[in-house]
Amino acid sequence: MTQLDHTDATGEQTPKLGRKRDHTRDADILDAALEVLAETGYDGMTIDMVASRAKAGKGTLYRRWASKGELVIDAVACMKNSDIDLSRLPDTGTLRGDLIATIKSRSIEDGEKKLQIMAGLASMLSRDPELAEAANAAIVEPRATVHRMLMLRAVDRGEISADSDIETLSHITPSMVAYRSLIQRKTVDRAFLVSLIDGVLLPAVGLAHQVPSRVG
Amino acid sequence: MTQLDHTDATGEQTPKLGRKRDHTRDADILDAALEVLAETGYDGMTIDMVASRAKAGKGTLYRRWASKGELVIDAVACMKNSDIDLSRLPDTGTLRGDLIATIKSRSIEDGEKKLQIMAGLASMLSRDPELAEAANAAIVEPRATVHRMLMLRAVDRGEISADSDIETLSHITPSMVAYRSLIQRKTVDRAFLVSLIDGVLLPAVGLAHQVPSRVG
DNA sequence: TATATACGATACTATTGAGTTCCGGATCTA
DNA sequence: TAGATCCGGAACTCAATAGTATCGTATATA
Repeated sequence: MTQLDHTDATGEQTPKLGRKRDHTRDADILDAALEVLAETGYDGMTIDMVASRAKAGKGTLYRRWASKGELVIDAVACMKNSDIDLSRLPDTGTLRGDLIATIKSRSIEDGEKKLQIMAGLASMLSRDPELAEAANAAIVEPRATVHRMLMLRAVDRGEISADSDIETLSHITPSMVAYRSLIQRKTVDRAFLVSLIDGVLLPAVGLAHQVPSRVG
Repeated sequence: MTQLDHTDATGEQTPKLGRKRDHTRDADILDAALEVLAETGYDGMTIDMVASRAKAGKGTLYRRWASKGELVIDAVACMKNSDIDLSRLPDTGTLRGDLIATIKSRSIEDGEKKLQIMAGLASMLSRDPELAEAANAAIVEPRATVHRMLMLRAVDRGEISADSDIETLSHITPSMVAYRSLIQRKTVDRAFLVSLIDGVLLPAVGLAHQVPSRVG
């Protein structure tokens, strides 16, 4: 949810007289907030950092958001679906082909930044359910949704059994990527993602562990 | 310039005269630090909280650790292996039996607290490699090690193929547990852990997805 | 027993940062 | 054009907290 159109954070309304709020500044401020969030985490982030990065005055920020917390929630919520287009999923005819096709270097890079943001928010998630929901919807679910849809399509065409635990399996890659990046602190590269597909996901849906002979 | 000539946090020396340091207080302080860490996260944790929880003076803390950061690193490092005993792994004769046997309610509870601590540390991990290493060794690796050892034993007795990607698979459960608890904010219960074993791990090592007929 | 040091408790200092207010200048509506 | 409100910027208030110092007391060594 974005901030309200005609009122500011404190509930003030559009002025009948005088200059109107310049909403072209909103995106700059939210982008700056996400950058600072990724670099320093929620607690390390200061309003001054965000304001100066966006070349804005602090007053401009507080005219739009009542507090640092609301700014962060809005920033996280607004990055939803910035990089994933569900209407353009790969369709190669096989589940393995589709899964491999979702691996894009741009997708990996974009994912890394979102993971940094998630790490910076982690300690807040247990204290702010609204933030947790926004972070989940913006960072995590889009990734799982891609795999879920590809697997459901594989069920439809009879490639895999409908008994497969698709809900759990669709979260394997997002989970392992977050874990490897944030906790193990190893690089997430194509080889790792392919090994998840060939060593975990496909065997788990009954597509026997095939030595992947130059298919991907 | 520190005020202490004979002992200080960075280089303790036994005094030649006078009262000796009471090292029985150390564990209380470290335990208090872990509790506060789990409840409030690194940034939310204050030295006063830790001191009062441990019924200690702040001076007592600063006599032992030079800073908040060093106290936290020490606290995390000292909880290593507090709950897992690698010399007493289950041995039921089948991989499934062993994996199911590792599910204990006490293990789940203990894991939840460690996950809270990990969440509280998350934003620090990218800035402090020493802390990241301590957290990984204390919280994450012990869990993966159990699964790794059980799977290696299954290879030894010929139950599963040596081609299995055991290194990746051993991190599936720790990863999915962290993900479900911290990000999805769903409960981690026995049913979820069993579904990981039967729906992901066993199929992935070539033990066909069997409908688990009251075996566990 | 005298001395040095640890202890818990508390007061203190210095810094940081959220949020507010004010400035001079720009911009929009009446 | 005039007044209201925006803008970036900077100064300000106020609360929180890391870290230091001190007090009265307890305890171990010489």
